Amino acid sequence: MKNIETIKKSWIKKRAEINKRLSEFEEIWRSGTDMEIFCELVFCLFTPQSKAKTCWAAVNKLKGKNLINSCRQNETADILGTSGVRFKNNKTKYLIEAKKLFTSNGKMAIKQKLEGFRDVFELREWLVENIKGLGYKEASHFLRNLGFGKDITILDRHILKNLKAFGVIKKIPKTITKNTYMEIEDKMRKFAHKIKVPLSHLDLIFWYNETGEIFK
DNA sequence: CAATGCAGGTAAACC
DNA sequence: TGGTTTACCTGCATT
Repeated sequence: MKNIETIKKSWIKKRAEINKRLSEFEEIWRSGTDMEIFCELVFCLFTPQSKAKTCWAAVNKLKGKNLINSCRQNETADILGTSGVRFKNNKTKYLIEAKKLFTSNGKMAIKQKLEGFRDVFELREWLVENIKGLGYKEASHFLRNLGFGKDITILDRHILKNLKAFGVIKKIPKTITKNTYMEIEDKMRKFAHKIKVPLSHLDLIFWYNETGEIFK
């Protein structure tokens, strides 16, 4: 089992950078346009099994060709394919469906729809239930990228690997259902509390440990 | 060089 | 009913 002191050390070293990154996330929700916020969602729909940077580049390419708005299926899928985003056909469908969900009177109105929830947990439930292509992990990722990551975690394979290495969980489950997600998230929350590192920071520290940088 | 593993998973089919 | 397997899909590194 790894020593938790190593976490504290990298936290102290990375703390300022993490705070800066977290406030950048908050800024997107605070002053981003509906289209910018929707693009964060599109990014999260793209990332499963694909590189984050590749996906963000693909989002920008679509934006540049006005394909987020116009949603021409074949053209969009082609761009995902040539960009290196996996599962281009499914992900294009997810994008088009999500756009429909958040469009009212012909206008993208995602911010308004997301505002009406009591807390981040209810909002996440709603996202998972209503957005095809978004499970708990990517729903949490989306919320984190809008600055709502204070009480939730993004349980990807890197985080799970770290949780196991630090003895927070015994083993990495094969499949993660809603219940197992909640259980592991709760264990990680308690662990963060125990070592006195904010949950949102712990998430980024684990991610940083694995990849060497903080991207999205 | 061919085979295999792996990339910030999720939906749907399958027992 | 609910956990498990498979389809989605491809480039790139490793063996």
